[in-house]
Amino acid sequence: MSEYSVRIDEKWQRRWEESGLYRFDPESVDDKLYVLSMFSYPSGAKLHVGHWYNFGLTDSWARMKRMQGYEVFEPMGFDAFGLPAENYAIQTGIHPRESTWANIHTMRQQLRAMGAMFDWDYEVVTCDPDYYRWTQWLFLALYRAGLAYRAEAPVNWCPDCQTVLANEQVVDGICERCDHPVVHRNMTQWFFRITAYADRLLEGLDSLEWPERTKEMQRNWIGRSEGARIRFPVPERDAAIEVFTTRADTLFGANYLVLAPEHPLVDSMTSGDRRGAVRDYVERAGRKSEIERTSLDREKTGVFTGGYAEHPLTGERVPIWVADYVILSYGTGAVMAVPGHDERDHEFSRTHDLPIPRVIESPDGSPAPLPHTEDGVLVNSGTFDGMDSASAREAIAQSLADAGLGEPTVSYRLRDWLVSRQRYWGAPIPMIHCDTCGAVPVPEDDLPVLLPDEVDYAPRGKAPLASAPDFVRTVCPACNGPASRDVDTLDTFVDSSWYFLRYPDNENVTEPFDRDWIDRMLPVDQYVGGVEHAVMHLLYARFINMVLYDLGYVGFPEPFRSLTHQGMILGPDGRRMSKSRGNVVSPDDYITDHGSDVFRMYLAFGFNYIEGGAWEDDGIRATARFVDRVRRWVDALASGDMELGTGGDPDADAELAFVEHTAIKRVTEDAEGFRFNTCIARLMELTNALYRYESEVSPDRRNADGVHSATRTLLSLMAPFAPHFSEEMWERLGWEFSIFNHPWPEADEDKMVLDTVEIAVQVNGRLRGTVEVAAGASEEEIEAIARDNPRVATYLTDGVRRVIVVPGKLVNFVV
RNA sequence: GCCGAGGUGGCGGAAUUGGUCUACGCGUGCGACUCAAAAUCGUAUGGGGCAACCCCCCUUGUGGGUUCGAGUCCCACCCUCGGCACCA
Repeated sequence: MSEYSVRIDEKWQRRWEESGLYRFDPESVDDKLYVLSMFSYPSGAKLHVGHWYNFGLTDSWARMKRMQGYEVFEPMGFDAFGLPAENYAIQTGIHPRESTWANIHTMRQQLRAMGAMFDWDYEVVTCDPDYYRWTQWLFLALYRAGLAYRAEAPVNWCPDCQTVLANEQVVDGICERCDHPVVHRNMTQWFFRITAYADRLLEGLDSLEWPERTKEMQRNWIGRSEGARIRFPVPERDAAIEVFTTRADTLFGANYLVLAPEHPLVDSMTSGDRRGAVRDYVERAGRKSEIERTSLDREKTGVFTGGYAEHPLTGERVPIWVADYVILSYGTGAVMAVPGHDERDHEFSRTHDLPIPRVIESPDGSPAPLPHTEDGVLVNSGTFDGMDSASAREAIAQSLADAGLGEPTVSYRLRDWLVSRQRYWGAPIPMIHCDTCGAVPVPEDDLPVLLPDEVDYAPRGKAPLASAPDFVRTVCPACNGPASRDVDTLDTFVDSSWYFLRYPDNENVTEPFDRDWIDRMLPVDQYVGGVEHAVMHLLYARFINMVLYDLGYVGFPEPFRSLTHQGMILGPDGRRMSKSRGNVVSPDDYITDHGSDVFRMYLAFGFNYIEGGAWEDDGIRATARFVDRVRRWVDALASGDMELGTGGDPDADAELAFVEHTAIKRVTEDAEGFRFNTCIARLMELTNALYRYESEVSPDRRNADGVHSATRTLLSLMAPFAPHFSEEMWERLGWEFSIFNHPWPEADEDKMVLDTVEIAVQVNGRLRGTVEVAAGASEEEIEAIARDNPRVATYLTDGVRRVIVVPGKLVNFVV
């Protein structure tokens, strides 16, 4: 009979579609299992290996779950707004809407050819007005809750993309999208108040079944640190400079203050004679790019303002400096400099010849060299001398609080989420600007604010929508006066921060989703996607979900119960695949040659799923060989070429059953934990066992029931990884459609016990032989048999001091 | 610098709570089938020693330790990858 090929793929894809096999049944919602792969951007290129690795193997996981009786919900959609379509439009003149929908169309076809269980009835496309209407609704919900606000702030501007970026999209001062350096600009922009959720986003992590490293990344990103706010009065200006510190215990060593160049008090602290120098410095700092300002190895620059503050505890005069090693957006934008116990302040003081007092000694009383940044014992700190750092932090905070000059506080690295973008291909921000009423939300009934087609989307540093007068011109919903629409569009991460809520109720036209229904369908039971979204998408989505929870729209605070990251498949050269390197592996060629199941199965077999690795052509050939080996077996069985009797060779039968049931147990466990490579290894072992049985047992003694059972098990266990192939083999054996409607096999523990087991015999922990003993043998019996082993016996002539027996495993003689 | 993950054959990768290191596969050697090759099947395969073996020694990044027994636990160090980083 014919070999497995892409024609068989097509045959079964048709059957599945015609029979509606994978259609989600809402009636069975009580058994639902929501399995989600991160949806992708519809690029013009074909599906790449990464898509297959993510979607294909997540689908395999879901298929096993289906066979185990779950009503699997496995939707797919497209994160369709975004820059690539727009950049493509700028180059070619083809409208983003046109190219995007064309790409979606081809990508759907390719995803179908993958043979996954996606239920397209629940598809979601973020650039569809039926979807972004609710993205805009979400914006308004946050606005009403006081969680969306407009503010002027220094923001990250990418000169190449001609738009602002969220902090998360700037990596080491470089635009995450286009690799160009990012600069700072002062702009009025929309923000989501994610910082208000910092603590809850942190605490929520503990309850999640997520990879520890991902949780750790989010913790790092949120960057919580406990400390104190301390105010240094400036009597001459009738003001105070507030600093944030985690080291209140070093307060007596603070002998100057440093303001960030953009700090609002810089001007008023500056004395007349210093004005020119300060202004100069601030201006130069403002022109520096993000990378220049954050590079660690450059010399610490700064300038004295001429102003002085008062030390809150000693009353001493403390000079005020401006330096760009202090960042406006963290803490209070000002620090107390403690050159004796902080490396940065130390360096700054040395550069500018400032005194470096010691206020902390090592716990043993020895004066460790400065800067000494560890905790220790206080000295030169007035009444606090002799206290250890930890108690001093509390005591000093208390006396500051008594004086009204400070209080304990918590600072976060996390900043509010900047959501405006000066680009075209995104959801318009549903706000209207009125000269009399200010910023006014678009009434919900007027949603969606449609993205106009006729727009000059060439980037010119301002929002493309500003070039569409019919779009901009409108009336104020509050006063009916003339007004203009907000011309920015939303960060595409807003689109993807709630799509998983829309899937189960994607056709709802009256609300984004029905609360009761969504509470039954979510949280997502298993989410799978790349680790590159660890902060950004996964943090934003948690935030949005938590906000909706607080506002009563959903009944669960966390959207993704369990999360797995697939690794990355690298080119054959072990480097990241890229067109410029010419090391891109295109799935299509392999699928044409071998069929989609061989491709999927190689991805399962060749790598540790979590780690990924380099592509190897030999690996896919090996997988094709294995699949054909199974095919030959099935064909021999189906055609009657293989003679079978009614039994028995008890040993061979038991051995075959042993392999069969061990395979069931281990494939079930390993697939559950995304250890697909060992699953395939077990399938190969079972296949090897079948062939061995055939070659070792004479035809009249072969047990037909045992062979059929093992074959049936093999195909069932293989089905999640090779769905088309397994259906085909199942059919050839005359078994009922569909293999996926048959239950997942269950391991019989009784069959996983052999009559005899091999025991390792060690002498002083070194392996000196193995012996066969009956499975239930007692410790004494095992020891006796081990002693009888001639090779072992030669080591025992000097007498045995101790014997350790681990039943079923080993014997160790200590001599 | 801080935090996290990891270092196992020629290669991809396996190893329950400490219990026969290297499953499964690739590659390679030998053999079968064939006129021959491919495909397929069988068989061997961690490294070294020995004329040879059912023999001995060594081996999970390095060095110590705990234990009858360590890839696994402890200490110190080296290297790789990822995250954070002038964050006060």
